[in-house]
Amino acid sequence: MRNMSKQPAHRWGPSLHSSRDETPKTLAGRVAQQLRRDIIRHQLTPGERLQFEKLSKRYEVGTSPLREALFQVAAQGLVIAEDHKGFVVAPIHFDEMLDVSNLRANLEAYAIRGAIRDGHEDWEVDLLSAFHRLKLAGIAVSADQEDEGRRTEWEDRHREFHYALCKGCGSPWLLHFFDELYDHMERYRRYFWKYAERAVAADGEHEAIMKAALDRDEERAVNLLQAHFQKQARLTMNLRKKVERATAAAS
Amino acid sequence: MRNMSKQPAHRWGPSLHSSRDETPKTLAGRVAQQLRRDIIRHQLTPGERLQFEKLSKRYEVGTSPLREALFQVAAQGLVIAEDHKGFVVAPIHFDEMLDVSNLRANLEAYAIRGAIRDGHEDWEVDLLSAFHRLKLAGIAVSADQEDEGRRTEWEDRHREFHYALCKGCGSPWLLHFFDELYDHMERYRRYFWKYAERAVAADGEHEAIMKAALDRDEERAVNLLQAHFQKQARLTMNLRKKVERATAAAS
DNA sequence: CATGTCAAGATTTTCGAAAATCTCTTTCTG
DNA sequence: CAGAAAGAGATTTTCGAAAATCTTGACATG
Repeated sequence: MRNMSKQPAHRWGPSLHSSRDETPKTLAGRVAQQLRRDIIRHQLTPGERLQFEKLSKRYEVGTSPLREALFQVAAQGLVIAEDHKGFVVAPIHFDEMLDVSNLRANLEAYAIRGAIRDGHEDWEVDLLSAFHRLKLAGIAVSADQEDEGRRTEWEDRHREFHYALCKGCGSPWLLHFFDELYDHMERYRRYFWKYAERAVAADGEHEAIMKAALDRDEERAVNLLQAHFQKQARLTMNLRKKVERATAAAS
Repeated sequence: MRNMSKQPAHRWGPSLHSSRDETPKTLAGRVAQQLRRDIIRHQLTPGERLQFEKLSKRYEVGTSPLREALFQVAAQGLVIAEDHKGFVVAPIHFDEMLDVSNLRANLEAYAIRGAIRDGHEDWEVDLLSAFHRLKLAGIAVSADQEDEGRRTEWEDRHREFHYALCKGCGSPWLLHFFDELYDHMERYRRYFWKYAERAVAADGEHEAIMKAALDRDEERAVNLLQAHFQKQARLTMNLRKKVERATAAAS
């Protein structure tokens, strides 16, 4: 029930790593998942060195599967590999966050256009239910801003909503890029949890986008989507200044 | 001289794997490069099983660096990993080629817009010289259609031209995706070498795009670019029918 | 005092063999 | 004869130790 993704609509194209329910059958795969998760959730902090001995103990694997996992995650940019010097959790760069956000805006606009043209019944249904879940999660969060579990739940629902928007476009490559970018975006968003006093629950915007999409109104949907991204980016860049003042004051 | 890429304009963002001149200092990195190259050039054929014993001999490495290399290339989609069953060269799917082409059109349009807005002197100069090299390579190819070396040279110049177009946009993430997609596109293009009687040298189109970009005429540049992609896609889809007839007749 | 060299220790990378999993054939059963 | 079960062989995955590379700090040199 939790996994709406069914089987991949096509049997070609790049594979998505975010199907969190299907457990990999190899150690390397399992560790890659854990690494991604821990990095996105800041269990491993930006810039941190990833030494084999430590990670070996942490994940209870030998060096071979560990290295393989690190290379997988490095290909996605969440960790950085330097020959003969080891691996490092990708550092935080506010400019990069903006880059990721802009690119996401462009890619999701492309996707939503395709989905509005080609999306079938399944797409509509999944989108509707994804939004509903997102709304419920938003209500839960606003009831208790401090509950980390609820925020995490909201993050997952938020991702699935945007994914549901894009899914109808029928482009496996786009969905692949969506996946990679979203991981980074989520990491950045979580970075600000510490500083933001409130979660930015823009359910109104989400609903408007969804309705435009279901009305098959391409221009309206895209405009709303772009506005959504711009607003989020603006909000986050305000936080950025706040963070920079905070870290400057601390030193 | 050959490498125009200088240092990456930013020191954040995902790393590009196509800087072919800088030799990796580890075996795993070297083998990853070789694998990519061999797959793109069809030294390893689509769908082929990649067994460790064979590859170990071929590239003269042990299993550890080999696996690491395979995972790197798998993350890019050029090979496919299946747990406990091994690795396979990604099969050819014409629908995927179309997907890649459409996405490239969208991404490069996004990039060219950014480059026209933000591109500096370096961008203009690099673009100009990239085009000139492309033109020369095109002349060399048309002098001898069968010369594989010249075609390969043209492929490299073609990639560099499109890369030069995008480079000014200042988005490392976009350039990263460009890279990944271009590898796939090149593999598909080379797949048709066998069937196409002539290389499609659309230098006129390239020149027009470049001029529009240097004139900082966003709309004109994007329109020409989109037309360029559409034309190429159309040409290739015609070849597709031809290939499908040919392979159907063969069986 | 700045700078370069070298060795010891720490860390990463690679190898080769052991363990785990899959594949294919054979055999058994209904 | 169809289909399930079992075992041998092939292949992938994982481990642990050896080899290669990097880092640090002491020492020498200009």
